Amino acid sequence: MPLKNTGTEQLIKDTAKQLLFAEGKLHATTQEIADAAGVNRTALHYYFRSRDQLIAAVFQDAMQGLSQRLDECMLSETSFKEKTANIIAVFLKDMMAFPYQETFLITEINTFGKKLITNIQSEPVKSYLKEATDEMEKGSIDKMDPIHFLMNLFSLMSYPLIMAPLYKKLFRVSEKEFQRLINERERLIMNMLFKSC
Amino acid sequence: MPLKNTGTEQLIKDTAKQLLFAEGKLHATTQEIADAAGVNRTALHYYFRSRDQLIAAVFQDAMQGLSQRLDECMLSETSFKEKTANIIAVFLKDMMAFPYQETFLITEINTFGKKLITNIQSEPVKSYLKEATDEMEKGSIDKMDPIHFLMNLFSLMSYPLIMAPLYKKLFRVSEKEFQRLINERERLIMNMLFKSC
DNA sequence: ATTTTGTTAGACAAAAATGTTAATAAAAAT
DNA sequence: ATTTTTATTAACATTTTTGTCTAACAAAAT
Repeated sequence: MPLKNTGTEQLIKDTAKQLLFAEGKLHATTQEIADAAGVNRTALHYYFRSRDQLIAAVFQDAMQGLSQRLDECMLSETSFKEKTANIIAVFLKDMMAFPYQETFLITEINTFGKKLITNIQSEPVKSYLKEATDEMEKGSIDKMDPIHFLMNLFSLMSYPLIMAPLYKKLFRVSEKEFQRLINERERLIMNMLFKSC
Repeated sequence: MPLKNTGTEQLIKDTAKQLLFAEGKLHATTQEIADAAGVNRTALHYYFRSRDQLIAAVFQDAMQGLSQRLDECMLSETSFKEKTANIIAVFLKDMMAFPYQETFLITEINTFGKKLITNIQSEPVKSYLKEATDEMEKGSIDKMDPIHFLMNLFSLMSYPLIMAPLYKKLFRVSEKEFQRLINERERLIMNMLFKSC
């Protein structure tokens, strides 16, 4: 079974990911993707048959990678607080590289998201939520529906990065300055979540 | 100055707003919008010339309405804490009706957003931020860059609603149950922001 | 060497979406 | 009342985007 593997398939996926999730060109046409990758548009059909299937492949890859890294955090043998800190670090890093990834998920949930719904209510998340509840009992974090805790965590992490393209222009802060603000958030979020009264 | 004003123009805008920002059909074609409004597709060109201009009009209307209501909150003669509570109430209500509005702003920032950037760094926001700084001096809220305070506020409000379409499916919560969670957040967010240690 | 398999490219076809023009109907103005 | 303006529609044209088909090419296998 020969496989020449010229790397074109992966190149196309990487380029699409860059265009869609990093640069936010969510309506990128097959032509634009092909051009950016420096390949003929037909190659794209050869490997993925259709635009939709290419996009689906790109998205699936991205999600799988991220959720795997997050699962690792959640299952690691550390304290709840450390786990949370790790989750924040992993997630922020990913979001900084691909700020439009989540936005894409939301806008395309009707087209692509449906298939992805199954594999997200996973064991690691459940176990992490369980631990959160335990911590609430112990009093190290405020008592609330653990779903709120998760929502708060993801809100504080995601939203500023989702809005990054906008905020940079809005607040007239430079790329560097914005970077500094985001870096501060890692500590700030921990403070907000674990601040006990 | 004649103006028959059959209400068609407004009908088209309202319908487009519903489709785009409430139902999340961000790629709605002119045909789909026309059908949903029950008018001929040409009417849409008659009133707005092009699809882009229709969308721009819809978006501008929506943003202007919301930012006006928020400005009122920020300039009202009440305590900082009350102001914040009002902002949350106004914003949550709007977001619940049109959860895809912000998502649209982000994805289309390159196409439409550029014009809107000017009028957002407004006086009311500056004055609100100033008050936040004062509160930090007084010690009623934690000390931080006031931009962080604003980011936290909007994160905790927006994100769960942006993600609502996804979360409902993800956590397998009913519409009603999700509604309850969101209603709880109004109080919860205030607690997080104004919790002093 | 030639057959086979995998890969790339060009030309063409089809579909989907937008935009234009001209004709018709309805209302307001004179 | 008839003329003019505004609103709406139907038919047509254009553009954009996707998808297919076939041929050319390269590398490995026989």
